[in-house]
Amino acid sequence: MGKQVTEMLKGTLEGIVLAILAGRPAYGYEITSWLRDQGFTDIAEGTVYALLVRIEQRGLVDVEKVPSEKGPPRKVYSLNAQGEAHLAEFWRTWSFLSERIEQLHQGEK
Amino acid sequence: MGKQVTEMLKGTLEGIVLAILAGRPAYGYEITSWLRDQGFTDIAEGTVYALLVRIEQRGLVDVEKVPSEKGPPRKVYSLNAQGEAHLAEFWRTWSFLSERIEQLHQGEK
DNA sequence: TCCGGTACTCAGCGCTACTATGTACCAGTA
DNA sequence: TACTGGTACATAGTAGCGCTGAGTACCGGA
Repeated sequence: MGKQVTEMLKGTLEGIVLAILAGRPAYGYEITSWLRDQGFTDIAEGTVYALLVRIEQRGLVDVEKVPSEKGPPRKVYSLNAQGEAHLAEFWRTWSFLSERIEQLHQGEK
Repeated sequence: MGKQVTEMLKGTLEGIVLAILAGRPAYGYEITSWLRDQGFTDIAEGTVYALLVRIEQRGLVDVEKVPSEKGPPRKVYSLNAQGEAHLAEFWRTWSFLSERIEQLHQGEK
């Protein structure tokens, strides 16, 4: 895709990842692959890892190292209580924004 | 609101402003006021003006100076053909992103 | 005269995603 | 053995965008 998505992902990618982790624990490589399957073809690997480091430092997730059969050990992230609160806040913000944008979209027709 | 909105506006604010201009020509101060009425209470004035300069330099809008009874002359922006194309692209990007996020939101319940 | 509303501008900062590169482990294969 | 490719993580540097804070300027009313 293009630069437009890149800018739009700022602020939303974190929410997306938290939402994924709300469903089940996951590790970086897995998340990146999943995102690419979903159509986010040009999400950079580094972006996801950097984001995971960030949310870990903010205490939104718990981390566990799990050995892999196919490579280096995985860092499996799971959402904790603080992360869930942050995610809830994300959904409020998202709803606020998307409602207004959707209104503009409708208004044009 | 908070920092979350700030980050989320990156990439979307431009589309929002283009969508406003698609409805009717407008000037910076007017756009800022309108956004604040809509609940974007902490949109900085400087942000809107900077954005307008940017989209003008990219040739997405036409500009006309119109005298005001109440202060300095207004710079009235109107969307041109290139701007409309860009806005259409914005809506495609937005739909892509919001569909995926909405799916995540549903999946959680 | 001073205040407040209107209207625009700009330098500097912080945050987030991308680029590019590197490390490391393992399986299959030539 | 050497090489390739998939798995898995990390990080220094860059760019873009919104915010902060400050400034300029015009006007009407108290």
